[in-house]
This record gives sequence, C-alpha cells and structure tokens, in this order.
Amino acid sequence: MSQRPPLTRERIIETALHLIDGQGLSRLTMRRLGDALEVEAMAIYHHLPHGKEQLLEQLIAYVAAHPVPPGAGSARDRLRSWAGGYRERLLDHVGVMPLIVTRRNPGALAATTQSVQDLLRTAGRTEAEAAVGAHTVLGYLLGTVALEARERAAETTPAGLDQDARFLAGLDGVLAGFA
Amino acid sequence: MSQRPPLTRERIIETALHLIDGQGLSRLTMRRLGDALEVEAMAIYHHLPHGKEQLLEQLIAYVAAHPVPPGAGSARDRLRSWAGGYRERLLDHVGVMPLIVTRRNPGALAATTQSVQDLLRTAGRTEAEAAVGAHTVLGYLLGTVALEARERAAETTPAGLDQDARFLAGLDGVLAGFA
DNA sequence: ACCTGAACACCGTTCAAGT
DNA sequence: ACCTGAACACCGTTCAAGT
Repeated sequence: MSQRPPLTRERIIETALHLIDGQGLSRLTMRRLGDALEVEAMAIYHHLPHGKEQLLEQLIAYVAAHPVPPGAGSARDRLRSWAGGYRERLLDHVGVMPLIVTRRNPGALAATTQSVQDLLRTAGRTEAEAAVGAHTVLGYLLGTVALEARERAAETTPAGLDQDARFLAGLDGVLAGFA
Repeated sequence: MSQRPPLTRERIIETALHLIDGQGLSRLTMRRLGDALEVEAMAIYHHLPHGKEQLLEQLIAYVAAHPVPPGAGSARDRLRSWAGGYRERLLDHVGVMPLIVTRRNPGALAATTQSVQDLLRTAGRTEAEAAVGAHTVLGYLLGTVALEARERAAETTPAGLDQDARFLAGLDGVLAGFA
C-alpha cells in the first residue's frame, strides 16, 4: 500500500525544483532528493545517468525555456506581456538563477532568445538589429531579476520602492530603443 | 627557507579568486585553497571565522565593487566607459557570476548602484528617474555578461558575431532611454 | 596569536547484488 | 528494467593541542 508514483525524469526534476524553491539550492542533494521521491538516492542515476550535473542542466532548461508565444498585437505589447510572465517565472524559482548564470547547458536559452529575435525580425527590424534587440531585452530581464532577488534578500528595500513599476519602466525604456 | 608570505584575508581572497579563474568555482574547496596558500585548510578559519560562506561573500564584494569613478564629461560618456570596464572585470572573473546572482551578501552592489544613481541625479534626472536608470543599466550589464559567458562556453557562437560591438550597441540603446 | 591533526557528519558516485 | 546496500574519495567544520 501507499504506492508511490513511478520514478520518471519529469518527476525527479519537478521534485528537485520544489526542493530548491522550499529550501534553497544549497540543500538540494542527491540523498535528500531521493528521500523526497521515497527512493534511495542511487535510483536517480538510473534515470539521469550523468548524475547531479545532468539534473542541474535539466533544471536550467525547465526554468529558462519560455519563448514568446504566438499572438497578435504590436511587437512591443507582445514583448511586454511575455517579459512580465518570464520575470514572474524566474522570481518564483530564484533558487535556480545561479544555475542559469553558470555556463552549464549553454543552449538552454537558445529557443527563448530566438523567439524574441524572430518577433523583432517580423516587426521589420534588420537581422542585426533584431540580434542586438533580443540580446538586450533578455540581458535586461535576467540581470534585473537577479538584482530584485538580491534586494528581497536584503530586507532593506527602501520603503515605497515598487519593484513591479520599476521593472516596467525600465523595460519600456529598453523596448523604446529596440522594438 | 622558502618563507611564505603571512596569511592575510586579502591574500586568501586573491588566491581564491585566482583558483576560481583557473579551475572554476566548483573546484574551490577549503582544502585546495589551503594547499594553494601553503597552509592547512583549517588555518583559513582563523582569518575568516565564518568559513566558506564568509569567503564567498568577500569574493562577491571584491568583484562586484566597481563604482563610477569621479571625472568630467557627459553622463553618457562616463557611463559608457565605466560599463566597459565593469564588463571586462566581470568577464575576467566569470566564475564568480553565479555567486553575484545568489542572494548572498546582498549589500555588495549597493555602492556601485548608488554611484550610477548619483551620476544620473547630477546630470539632471529626478530621483525616481535616476533610480530606474541605475537599475536598468546595472541589470543590462549583469544580464548581458551572463549571456555572453554562456555563449563563450557553448563554442557555437555564430560566426562573425562581435560580442563587443553588440554590447556597445545594446548599451547605447539603454543609455538613450535613461541618460 | 597563529597554525596543525584528528575526528565527525555529510556529500556525489561506483559497483555488485537483489528483484 | 529498476532499485538497493555497502563502500570510496572527498567535503566543510569543530575542537583540542601544539608553538
């Protein structure tokens, strides 16, 4: 009785993410992850033969993959709402931010970057402009989330500072230059 | 003979940084750091009583502290050359980028951010504009360096992509909105 | 004051063995 | 095929001891 669901890659990754969100990246260990999955740590290696390194790569892919969805509207409007959603996703999983900044799994952001670049291209920008624009928007997004996470950790956020408003104001400034 | 220089906090931190630059963050261990300092690992605790956590905090402070220097010229020119130098510094020590994105030592960027904000303020911006501008420029800088580091790790950088030129083009777009 | 040596709890991973 | 148990090398850290 108390059958546990079968061990799959997806369940491993989701459980690992849940563990990071709750206890922080430094407390994600193979042994603790095994406990959370109700399995011995060594069982994980059967599904992720390259061990923890592969697990971290999967986590990066899982969180970082967030391409611009198809849709109507101006490029600027679509980027604004896409960026807002991406930011929320990253803030929900701040614990994996240090992983994204690592050089592990360098292709994980490719699809996301490409989707922004394609959108700008469709909106009439040259290839070069679109490349610079996508890189700038994504750079702003990642960097700004990192800064916000630090502020929240500090608990010294100046009274009345509205992170949401500041993010949107900064984003509009960036988009004004590139979209 | 072969006297070794006295063990100091500064020497510990610089040696740790050298170790990260050469072998990567994951290979920075107290024992290896001790070896590099020609000392037992436990000796480090006499200078950094809070151990590795404190060491990492010091590394963040050491690399992230890069305020805009005093000088003449337009706000935009001063920010351009400051940002270029900061980017080089971060790329020279990419191994610590994941630490900066952690919520450790959240005050480490305060002086740097403040210096940008002051510069914008002096250049005639309102307090609110300066706050948004400083946050946006610093966010762009950190995020963009993280993306560049990932591209370099991938070795799949599209032929002919000039990271320097793209950085400057993106920076000019950002500065156009805020400085 | 400054450093060492031994010890402890914990980590990622290998490998043979179980079912 | 899927999971376990024991073992190995390594880690951060404590603490008593040396000088």
